[in-house]
Amino acid sequence: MPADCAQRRGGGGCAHCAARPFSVCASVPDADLHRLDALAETVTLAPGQALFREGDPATHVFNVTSGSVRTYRLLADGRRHIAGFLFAGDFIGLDPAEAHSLSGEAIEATTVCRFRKVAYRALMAERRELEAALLARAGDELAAARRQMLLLARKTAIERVASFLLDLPGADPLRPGPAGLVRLPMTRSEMADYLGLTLETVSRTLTRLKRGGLIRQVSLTEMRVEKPDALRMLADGDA
Amino acid sequence: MPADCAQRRGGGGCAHCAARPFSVCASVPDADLHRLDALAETVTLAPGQALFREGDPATHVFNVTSGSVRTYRLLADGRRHIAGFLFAGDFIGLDPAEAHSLSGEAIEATTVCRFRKVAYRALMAERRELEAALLARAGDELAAARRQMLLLARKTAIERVASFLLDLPGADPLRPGPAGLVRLPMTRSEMADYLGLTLETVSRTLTRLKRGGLIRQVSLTEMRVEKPDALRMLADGDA
DNA sequence: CGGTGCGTTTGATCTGGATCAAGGCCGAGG
DNA sequence: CCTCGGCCTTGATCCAGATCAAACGCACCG
Repeated sequence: MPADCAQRRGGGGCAHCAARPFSVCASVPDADLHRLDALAETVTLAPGQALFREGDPATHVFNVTSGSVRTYRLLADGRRHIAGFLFAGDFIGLDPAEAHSLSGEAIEATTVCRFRKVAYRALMAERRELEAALLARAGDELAAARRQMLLLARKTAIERVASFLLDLPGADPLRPGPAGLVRLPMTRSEMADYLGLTLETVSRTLTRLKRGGLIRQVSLTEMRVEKPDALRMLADGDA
Repeated sequence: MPADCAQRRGGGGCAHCAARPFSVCASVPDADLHRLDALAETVTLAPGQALFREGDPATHVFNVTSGSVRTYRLLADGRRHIAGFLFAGDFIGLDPAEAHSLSGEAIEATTVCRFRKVAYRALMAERRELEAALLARAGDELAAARRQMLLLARKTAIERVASFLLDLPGADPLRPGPAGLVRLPMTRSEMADYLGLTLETVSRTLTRLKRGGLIRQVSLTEMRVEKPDALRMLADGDA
């Protein structure tokens, strides 16, 4: 099996897609799902495998259907900034630019659903609710970007880590799965490059939060939020 | 004259709008300009005057037509993050949320062009090129937000200030006005809150750039970029 | 003109988080 | 079962930028 594993799908994939309720595809009514299905390709990624690279022509848009993806940029001397972590339901491709401004790689075993950009645009021109959904997504992403800029510009290390734990899917009690259980598939170094810190500071800060009883380490890659309110106060700087 | 000065416009304002070539309105063909005109209100702001406040219902979208605006958020203990500086041609209102997540204030004497959100949406539904232009804007703004996050997460003070000077309108030789002449209507403290630094560090860093001959102070609020290439290298971390 | 009040610059000192440096833990592979 | 290679934690030290503290410049105004 080749490393880069993309396949046209069998029929009806979208109807059974576990990520659809969270994704932009939710705005496509069931009756029209076959239109999406006709365009969709499923891509399977091994841990560490690249989905696209900075500078590549941006020929596709993506929906993450399982696993997780990191997007990042590098400075010339190797400093890395992780722009975001993407999980099931997240959409990549709002940027209308011709070339990717970020690289994207799987963190763990991951599947994404891929559409040719031109075909997706054509569908969008026809199904206006899809365009509206995308504009709404763009607004949400912009709001998230602003929160992250506030974090990076003005929050302390402990406030950053607290914010991060609360932003990850799983921290809020609404989602499926045991409430307050946060999965951390990324390394300390990746968290650091996302939060504008070093891996040592991230590690020390998590230790501080554990010692304070705000979180508990459940396993190597899972934390339980023990005091969500206290963590929220910390995250928001309501000292 | 009341402090909050908004007026329905006389006819034909949009046709003569100096900011139109730079703004989303550029995508509305001349023949349809009367539609915009019918919706537009002009607002005049004194220095420091608020345009909207965090938490206010977001009833309008705006286009800056002259002057400059700062948008910002505060943490509970007073730490401020300036999300952006907006100049002629810039659009506010991509965020589809019902309430403003930022406050916006004039930095200097400023005029903005205001549309009721519901009316603007209605126009958008009709004139699809306006929606497309807005989606493109959203993409651009997202790309800019990512660059700013990289700056905040991983760049040094001098790299941040260099990036800032180059991002301001006027730094690039394409724009009207003398090439390389950058207007800085905002205070050092505002630059600091935008760049994640303190005002002292901004001041010292500007002094360093002056001493290095990369920029020259033309007046209290104007800098001339003397070595744009060297400044660009600094800004991009191509050490 | 001589205050007076911002905003800016510059200097001295401090500190949160970076950097440098060991070990520790654990899963994979021999 | 041991060893190897990642990743993580913890400790010691360092330093870029924060904080504290004066002046300085300049527009505004009585």
